[in-house]
Amino acid sequence: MVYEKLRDLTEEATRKSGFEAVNFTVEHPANLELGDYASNIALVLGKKNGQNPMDVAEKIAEVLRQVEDNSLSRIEVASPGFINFFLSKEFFSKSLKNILEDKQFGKNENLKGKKVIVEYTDPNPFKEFHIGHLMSNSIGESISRLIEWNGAEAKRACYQGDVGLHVAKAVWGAVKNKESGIKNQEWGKCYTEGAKAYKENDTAKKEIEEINKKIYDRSDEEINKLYNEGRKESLEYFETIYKKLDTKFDFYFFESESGPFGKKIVLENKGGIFEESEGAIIFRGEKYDNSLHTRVFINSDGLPTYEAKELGLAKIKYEKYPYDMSVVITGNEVNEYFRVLLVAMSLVFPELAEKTKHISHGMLRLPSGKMSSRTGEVISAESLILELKNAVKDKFKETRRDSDDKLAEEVAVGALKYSILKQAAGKDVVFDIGKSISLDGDSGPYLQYTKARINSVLEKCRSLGIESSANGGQNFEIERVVYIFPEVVERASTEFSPHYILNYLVEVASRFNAFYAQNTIADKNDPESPHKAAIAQAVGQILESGLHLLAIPSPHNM
RNA sequence: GCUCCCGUAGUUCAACGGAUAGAAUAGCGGCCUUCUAAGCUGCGGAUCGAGGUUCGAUUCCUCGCGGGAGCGCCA
Repeated sequence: MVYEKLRDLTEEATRKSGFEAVNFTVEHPANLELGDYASNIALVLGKKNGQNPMDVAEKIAEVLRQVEDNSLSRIEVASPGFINFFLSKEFFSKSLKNILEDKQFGKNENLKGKKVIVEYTDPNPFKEFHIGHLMSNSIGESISRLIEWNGAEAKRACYQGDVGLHVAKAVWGAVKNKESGIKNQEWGKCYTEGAKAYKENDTAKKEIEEINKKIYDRSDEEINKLYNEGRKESLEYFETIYKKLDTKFDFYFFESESGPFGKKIVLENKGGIFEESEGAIIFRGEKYDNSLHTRVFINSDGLPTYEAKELGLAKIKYEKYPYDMSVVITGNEVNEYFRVLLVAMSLVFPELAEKTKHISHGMLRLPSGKMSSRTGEVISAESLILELKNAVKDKFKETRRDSDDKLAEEVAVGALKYSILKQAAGKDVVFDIGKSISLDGDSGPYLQYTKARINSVLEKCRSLGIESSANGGQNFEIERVVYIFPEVVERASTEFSPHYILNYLVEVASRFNAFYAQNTIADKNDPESPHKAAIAQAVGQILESGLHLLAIPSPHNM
């Protein structure tokens, strides 16, 4: 990439000017008027040697100006000591050509040969697939795709709690319903009833704990039957949502599997890493780090907790797929458990702990009042998507466009994912349906719309017989942004941050829309028309690739 | 009380120790006989407070204040 070349040139010029080697950066200035790239090397050197950075910059820039390279048009020095590089028309033409020739422009091979497993979504059978799972899914799917675009093989994994107290609560609710003659009760509702009873009623609490044990040892025929039905039903339902979200998992892991295995591992390490206390088996996090807590790994009933299961899971994953990196995406409410877990894991399976990367996300909140839906109950992913879809349909009617169900859903999913991915993961997302589909500004539909517009203009070019050509007589501002895409892909992947892609796409789209407003692209009498068509094509390609990396649908027209 | 995360325009978000802190929304204008006006374009408004490190701090450190999550048998 260009910036690598600029780094090398700067380094060499610095040496030739008689300065020592230091750490420095070559980055895009915040404002493109200042240059396409800027280096802070003179600031670093000036500080180190007590010299005026402007003088240092001038000296280095003087040497750089001697370099014959047709990528560069000019080099400037600016206060307080930046060296600014301006790229040439030749460079922009060449990169435009590159983009048109490479349908996967932006992809790199930094992680070539690496195996990465990404775990996300993790809904629990018997419980609702709620909007929190949407967050995990959107982020996880995008991170998986980013990793693939960095050359690695990414396997998607979904880990599901098919045993545990929450299941017992749901099964308890189902048993009660059956006893009172209610049929076909939804599992989500059974769970809600069970959870309520568990909190409020001591008898129910004991019954649920009893059921929990029975689920683990599968000792009760009646319970087994209910359990099997519920599990199957939930899992099939989840698949219908994955389809809408364009996710396909390679592996499914279950707590019924990681539980016993995790328990075994903990017991094997009892006495050393884990110790017995009050009938449970615990890990004393404080022993290793003051900010950690003691965590229970096996409870006093002999059942493995989240932590033990997770420990077992790391190993199970590795046996199934010997990974170089394991990315685990969860809500940030488990952050501290995960920290403790990683310390415990570093003692039991040091090589796995080292390969594990935990990414957490905040909650998806709805602005109060608007759609906070029946008193505090969780909102299901399905109902949110449906609501969005209806809002999109209304919007289509308003603007008198044709729409079908599929298109409305693509726009709805795009709006939703955009809202989730637009900010750095970790913080809560405030999701406003109206804003997300308003399209007055940055939104999923804005990107989709821009892409659809490009599709349309390119069709017009084709019908007029205008062929894209990267050779043009002039330069357009938009060209100073399109070549950057690979850098963004690289950064987003190494930092596990899809929002870099999203922010970049908005910038490209907005610049393109300005370009589109100022220029007629398809014009037989304009000698620049092929060049403009090439720009539209390149931007279209970047939007297409970028939307793919975000797993946002890209409708052909809208 | 302890631990972790967070505090940026009215609101929702950006800013990899650097240049004039960017967008979008919301408000008021302008632009469709011409490729999709769900677009473009013009005009205000912000770094929670106090110190410190640095040539340079929204960013790093300390202390306040405010918000969120968690604090031994749920996940």
